[in-house]
Amino acid sequence: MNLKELSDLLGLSQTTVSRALNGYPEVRESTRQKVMEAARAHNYAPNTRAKTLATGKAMTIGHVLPVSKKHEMVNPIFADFIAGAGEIYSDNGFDLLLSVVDDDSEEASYRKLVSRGAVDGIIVHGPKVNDSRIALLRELGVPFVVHGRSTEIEADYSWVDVNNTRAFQRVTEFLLDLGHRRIALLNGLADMDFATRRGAGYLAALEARGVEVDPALMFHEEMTENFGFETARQLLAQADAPTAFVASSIIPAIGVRRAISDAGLEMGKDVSVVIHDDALSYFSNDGDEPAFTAVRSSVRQAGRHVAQALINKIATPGAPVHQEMLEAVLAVGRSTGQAPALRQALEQKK
Amino acid sequence: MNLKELSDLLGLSQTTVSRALNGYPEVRESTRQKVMEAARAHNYAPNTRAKTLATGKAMTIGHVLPVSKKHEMVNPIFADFIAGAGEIYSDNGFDLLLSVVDDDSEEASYRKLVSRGAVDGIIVHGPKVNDSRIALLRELGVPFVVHGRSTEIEADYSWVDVNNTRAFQRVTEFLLDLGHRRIALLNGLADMDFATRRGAGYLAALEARGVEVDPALMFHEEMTENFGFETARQLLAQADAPTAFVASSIIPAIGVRRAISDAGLEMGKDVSVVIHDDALSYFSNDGDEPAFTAVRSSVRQAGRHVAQALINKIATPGAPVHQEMLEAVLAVGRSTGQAPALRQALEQKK
DNA sequence: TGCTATTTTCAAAGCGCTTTGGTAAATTGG
DNA sequence: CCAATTTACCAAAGCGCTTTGAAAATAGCA
Repeated sequence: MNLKELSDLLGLSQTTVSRALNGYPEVRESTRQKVMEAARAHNYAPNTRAKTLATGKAMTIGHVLPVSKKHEMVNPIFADFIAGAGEIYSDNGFDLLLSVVDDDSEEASYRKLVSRGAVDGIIVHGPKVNDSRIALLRELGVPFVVHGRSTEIEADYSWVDVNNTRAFQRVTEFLLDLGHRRIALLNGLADMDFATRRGAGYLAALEARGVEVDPALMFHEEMTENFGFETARQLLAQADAPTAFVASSIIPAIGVRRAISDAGLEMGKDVSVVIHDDALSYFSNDGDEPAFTAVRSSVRQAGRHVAQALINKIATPGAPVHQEMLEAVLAVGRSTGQAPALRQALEQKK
Repeated sequence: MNLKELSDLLGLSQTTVSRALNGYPEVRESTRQKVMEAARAHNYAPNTRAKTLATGKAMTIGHVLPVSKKHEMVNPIFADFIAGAGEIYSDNGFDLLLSVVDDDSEEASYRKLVSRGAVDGIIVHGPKVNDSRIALLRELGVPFVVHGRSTEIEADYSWVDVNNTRAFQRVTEFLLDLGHRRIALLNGLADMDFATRRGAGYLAALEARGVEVDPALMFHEEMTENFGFETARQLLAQADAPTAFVASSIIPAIGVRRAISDAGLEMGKDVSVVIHDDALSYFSNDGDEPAFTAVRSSVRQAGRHVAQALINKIATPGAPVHQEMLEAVLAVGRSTGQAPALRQALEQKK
């Protein structure tokens, strides 16, 4: 069923039917009713491609999911983020175009998305420290919002980010307060912007307390369970093993927990672990007593915010950039406790 | 830059330029070269919406991601599946339209996707035992492929599924061979088709060996880490605790592992665990000695197969249905061992 | 060279919608 | 009651592309 058929059926012109359906005022209320009813009865919905051609708006947001064919990693936070963003799109009549590209052709992919007129706006995932995509999208003149930031990029652009530096400074301070001095950091890949900021927060906390930084305790890797496991396993076997771990995601932390119990130790007593918790739905870490002490910031919520910001930007092109900082909440769970040395000292004192 | 501008620039008609770009034979090779070059130089790409309107093909595949606003669950296998499917789409010039919908308006969402002409085909995720979407899509006359099957649906339709029954029968037999008799099953939600089949495999193995089935050992839940943890924690505290667990995904199995070590037990010795491993990228469970004994079937690979099947279906509408069964590979890891009783008996004998 | 066959190019129609620039009918006001 | 508005509707153009049917240019052959 298309417009012509529907309007023939009603004995009206296409103009009138179109206006009735799109809520224009120059149509009698009684005819609008008739039109609406007929549309519903015949399951009519305007052809998206024709509509967007006519209006010049794609009503579509592009997401590019870079996937390396080599290590085949696809970030698990992506699904939750998309779920959040998708809610907003649905509410606003936007479609979500997902482009899965080999990670070395990502730039070409953005270019094509825009020149094809396939999208009205783009969301940038996982910005690097110095991310070339920002300049690219700016050059292409397409509205975009970054989930995260890119440290070395001076230009004003829209972003929604969590305060990674502050979050990691807080959890590190939390561990220091518990008497921990040797604290390992299991961070994301070194070129990722969020990882840099988290590393900076960690360092800031140590330096503020005058605790010596041991580069041998800082790791940058893809945040897999196995990374957490292997790293912790090796560290715990050393004579000067760390007494605490800071993990950039719950996934490596699960690996750390495995290494701890494999070593015959107890998490929260012998070894403490704090994490950044993206609140992934299948790994809920909340409630009265979360398994992990964490700075929590829902990635799904971030998805909602980013999507809304982009839609606003598309609606009012002249508006100033949207820059929004989300604060992570520190929630204490069962994975942390006093450093063994401190505990011993206190017990002796009794 | 659009077709008209490009052809004016070249002093050619739109027809010729269009044909040159689309590889039609009725254009001189030298002009084709010129056209191609100009297109590249000016970063021209045909407007998707205009092109698809003219051709009548959307060149887009629809995925519907149902997300309950209540429990906010978004299946982590989705990202890996999409990554696999997306590769195929990219290679074939298809776009991927992702529709995030509240789970009670899923049917309306499919309807609209089709009547809007937004997609050429649809992929069905997570089929239920008796899934109404199959009849719906059939009625709508849109090509579709199901990832999984729907037991109670008689009609012929295209699907790609893993042999869940066989996989779970095998792992259960594997545990039985090791002497386990009380084996807990941590399955997905009861209305999910895959969960039913896995349950059937588990039961078939027990019955074939004449082992009594204890309904108190069978669980149907959303497959979260916490489900695995809580269930195992409670079971292990009982007098007649199971000596082995079969988990429908690595995620609850991680919870089971946590409960085991919290109980002061050792996985692979005191308690055995086998899983269905979807080979999620951030939870690699392979190598010489995987953490978990598993029946493995890459969901990303499944995504590729489903996508390819759908594209073929779209290309040749008359073709017979595509029904493809993927076999899961049993790989023995460190999470399984002889049942304690059997081990004791053997040791005594020495 | 002249005529047909073939290759190469083009103008125009059409995909299904929105929107502009009307006109006829209904309503208002003096 | 008739001119001036306002209301309710419509025909046609246009969005950027593909594709049909025809024309122009070139090649082939006697």
